[in-house]
Amino acid sequence: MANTSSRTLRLLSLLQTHRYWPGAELADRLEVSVRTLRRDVDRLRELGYPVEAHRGVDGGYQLAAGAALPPLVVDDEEAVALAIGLRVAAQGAVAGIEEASVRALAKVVQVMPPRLRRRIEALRAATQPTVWGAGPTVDAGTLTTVAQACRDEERLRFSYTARAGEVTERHVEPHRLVSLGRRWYLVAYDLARHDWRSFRLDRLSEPRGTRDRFRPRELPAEDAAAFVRAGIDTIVAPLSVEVIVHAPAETLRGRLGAWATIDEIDATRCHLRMTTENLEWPIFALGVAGADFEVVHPPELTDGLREWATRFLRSTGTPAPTDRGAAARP
Amino acid sequence: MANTSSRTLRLLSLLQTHRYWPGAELADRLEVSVRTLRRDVDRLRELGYPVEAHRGVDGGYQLAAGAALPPLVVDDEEAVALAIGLRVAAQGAVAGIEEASVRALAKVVQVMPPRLRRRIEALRAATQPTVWGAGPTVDAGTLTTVAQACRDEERLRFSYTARAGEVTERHVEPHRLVSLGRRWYLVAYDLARHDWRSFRLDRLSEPRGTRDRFRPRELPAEDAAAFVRAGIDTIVAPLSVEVIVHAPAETLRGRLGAWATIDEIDATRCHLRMTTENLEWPIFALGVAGADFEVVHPPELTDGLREWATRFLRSTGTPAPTDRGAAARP
DNA sequence: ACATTGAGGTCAGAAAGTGACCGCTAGACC
DNA sequence: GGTCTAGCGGTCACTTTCTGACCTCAATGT
Repeated sequence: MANTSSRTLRLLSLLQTHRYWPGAELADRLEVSVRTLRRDVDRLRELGYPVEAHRGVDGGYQLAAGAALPPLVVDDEEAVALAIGLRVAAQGAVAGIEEASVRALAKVVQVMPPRLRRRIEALRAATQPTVWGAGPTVDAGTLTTVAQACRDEERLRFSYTARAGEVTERHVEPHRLVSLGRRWYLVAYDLARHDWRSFRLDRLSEPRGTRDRFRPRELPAEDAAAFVRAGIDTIVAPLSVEVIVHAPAETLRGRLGAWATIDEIDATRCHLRMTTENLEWPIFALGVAGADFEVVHPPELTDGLREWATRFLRSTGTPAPTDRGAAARP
Repeated sequence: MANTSSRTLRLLSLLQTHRYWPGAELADRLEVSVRTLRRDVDRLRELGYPVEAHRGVDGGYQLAAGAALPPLVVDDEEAVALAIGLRVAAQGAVAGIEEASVRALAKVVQVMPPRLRRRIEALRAATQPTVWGAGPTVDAGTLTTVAQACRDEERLRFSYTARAGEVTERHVEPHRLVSLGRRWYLVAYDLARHDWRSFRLDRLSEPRGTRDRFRPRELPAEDAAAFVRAGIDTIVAPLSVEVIVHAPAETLRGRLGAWATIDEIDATRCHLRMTTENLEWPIFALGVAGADFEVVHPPELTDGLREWATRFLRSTGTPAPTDRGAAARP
């Protein structure tokens, strides 16, 4: 443990956990002379990780932002936080970074000690609140297993529930994971059917990596996303919602945050605009808004609101009004 | 760039990005002989990062899960995903890991090249959907700045809006960040007032780290969390909600996921239980549930439901029923 | 002006790292 | 069972780097 590379790593980790370090203390911790420490610092700088130094009384070293990201040295808790955060991101909480999230997640999970995996598993119950309306969520374990198989060029077995409902056992050469509109797809070469297929990850269960590697084939399509897009019949059309809310824009922003686009009309009214794939979120937003409003668009939203309202009133014991009033609506 | 430690790091990064590597290819990439590669692998193993090897045809090396987490080598996109995931986690998406998330976030952000920070900033708009009902969210930038100042023992200036509304300028020695019930607090020694204070992070703006370090003082409390708890007058009492839903448990689970506790009563009814801090989430859940239900507990939920329902109906043009029906409720 | 702390040169001895060679062993495939 | 492949690990000689000690210089803050 006394060799140079390990010490360099340790130095990197020390610099990451605590910004300022007096040279003497670092030298002490690494059990080398100050001269050697300076040389170690130089080495890090040569590797592209800029270490800033301050001279004079209370001087010291600190790791600065550089051109490249240094290897991150994280402790157990941070690793768990990392994995959970990535998992949320991969579930589609933020558009556009799903693929990178899964890659990073696979990377972290692969090298993570079992005890940490157990901790993550224990926290799974809490992490579930990814209420994407009625959208089926993909199990994070499935996601990482499949992602690893793709990356490692390792054949994969799983059972797949087709749209019609029949369950089949598959053996494939995984090619790429694609995230399209809140859904994950696996593009893979099906070894039994001798052809390329795309699989919806929420219909896929018990993926098992066979320890069996393969040479990647060439996909007969521009890229994996294009292949998936070509195979999908129903694309979830995003709904655009527009409502006039009878509340000051400022109040509404305070309640909803940056969750919807809010434009002022006058001192007491504003426009609320959202784009989603289901109606539950806009309804929720209008509930949270806590003010009266008029739906501009789309009519389905009105229907949804009426449906919720009647059910809610039924539960309170208030008799729901007849539908005649609604029919009178222009 | 030809020295040993840099090569060891590169080897680690190669092993992290791609699970199986034939020894010859690794040796080739690192521009050393196979013998030296073996020695490098040995070195990694000595450092506690277990590298598994497979012999025979198609053999190779792979990084396995060990006792300690190796330094993570991530690329740009993964770093962005990481930061965004951590940011979501820090905002309180998952209970119990907020502090670790912030620590990790501070760590990543500190060494992150500016171009990546800009990319994260660009994605900020998308990451906002942290709809914590009416709970004010903390700006992630504020969070990391303050976290760094705590970690680095660096004095901090910021402006603070007190409960009453007046804005004051503060100069403090930050001690610790505490996350309590969806809120972030900074425990710090106020240099102007010569005493310890706790600050709500959502009331704090424009934090600026002075490049001015200090020796940490001792906090006159058991720990920072206890100090904050002692200073809070209103603790948000968690509400426990119980509803009987007229739908099979299985159906409900499919719609709500693991978001609430669902226990079967009989084939057509089930118990739905949730614990939250505000009523908006249970109402939303009941809306998404899409079935009739009866509120068991608490009465406020019924009030909330009636309030939403009447507003919703008003918007559809359906006249809201009078409140007499509700008064007839037992 | 002075103490403090980092920067960096030089030197000599110690400690590694390196490639070339060797025979060995565990799998995979015929 | 034989054979091929690819990792394992020992030894040796040579080279390179590393290290601590010593030195002077350069910022920085009091």
